Amino acid sequence: MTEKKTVISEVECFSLADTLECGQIFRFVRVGEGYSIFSADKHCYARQYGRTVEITTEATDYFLRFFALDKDCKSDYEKLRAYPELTAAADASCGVRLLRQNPFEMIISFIISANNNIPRIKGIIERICEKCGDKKEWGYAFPTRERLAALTAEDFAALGAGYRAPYLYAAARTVTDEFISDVTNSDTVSAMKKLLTVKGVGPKVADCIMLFGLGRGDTFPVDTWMEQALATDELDTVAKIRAHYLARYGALSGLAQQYIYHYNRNVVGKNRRDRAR
DNA sequence: TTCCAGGGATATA
DNA sequence: TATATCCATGGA
Repeated sequence: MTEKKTVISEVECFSLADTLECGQIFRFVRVGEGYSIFSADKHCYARQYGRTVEITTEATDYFLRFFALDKDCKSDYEKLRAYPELTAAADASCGVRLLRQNPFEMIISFIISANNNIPRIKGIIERICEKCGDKKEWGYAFPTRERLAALTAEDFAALGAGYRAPYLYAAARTVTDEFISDVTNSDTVSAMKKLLTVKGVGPKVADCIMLFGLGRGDTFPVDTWMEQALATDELDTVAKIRAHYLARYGALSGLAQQYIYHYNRNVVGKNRRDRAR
């Protein structure tokens, strides 16, 4: 296999930077004018100049699907933009796309993400890859389930996982290919129930896994940022917020969530922080 | 019901 | 600059 550079021009509704900086992926680093991106046992280098995207990889088809560059996202954006409360967020976030990531990697990564911050999550995942992922020319692959199952709970703790170590140990045993295909083939409500049987997976983590790993648009992860942005007198719990917006945005809930998250964290939040300086 | 468990980032004093 | 709080989950 050799690397190949693919150039996509006149791309609409795609911002590489915004898509990567939305909390849906942990394994990417800024390199030069672009990003080095890792997914499962694959890697690409991607750059964007205006509406032109360059992807250099041995796995072109994988990454076109990964970035959802194999489909037109404009109509989803336009549908969400039509909600008055989403117009500003959608216009600030139309380049954000839902990534199609590897389900096993998402389950492990989002167990680590629980009650954690992004820099630390990245560090733990990186150390796990170095510990038992395949060594490649470009770095380390995400470990297979079998490789992860060779680690002890103490190993995970030594890699910085903290109290999530026993959950990772258990997940490496319970999240088999069969489990994943069962979840993949279930409707969203049953998939959620099945994911919640994995130790360390609660409602928020399950939503993230389904949205970023299983392509389920009919999910609406509510973390503390979302709660702060959306809580009202009526919507005063995470569960109420989630139910309300799922009912409102339906199959586009997940994309709406990404728009709101991006807008509040990277646009509104940034302005607020800048003003405080 | 409430508290605690890594530890890095962020907010506050 | 020092200190407190946050984070999402499961178990005591």
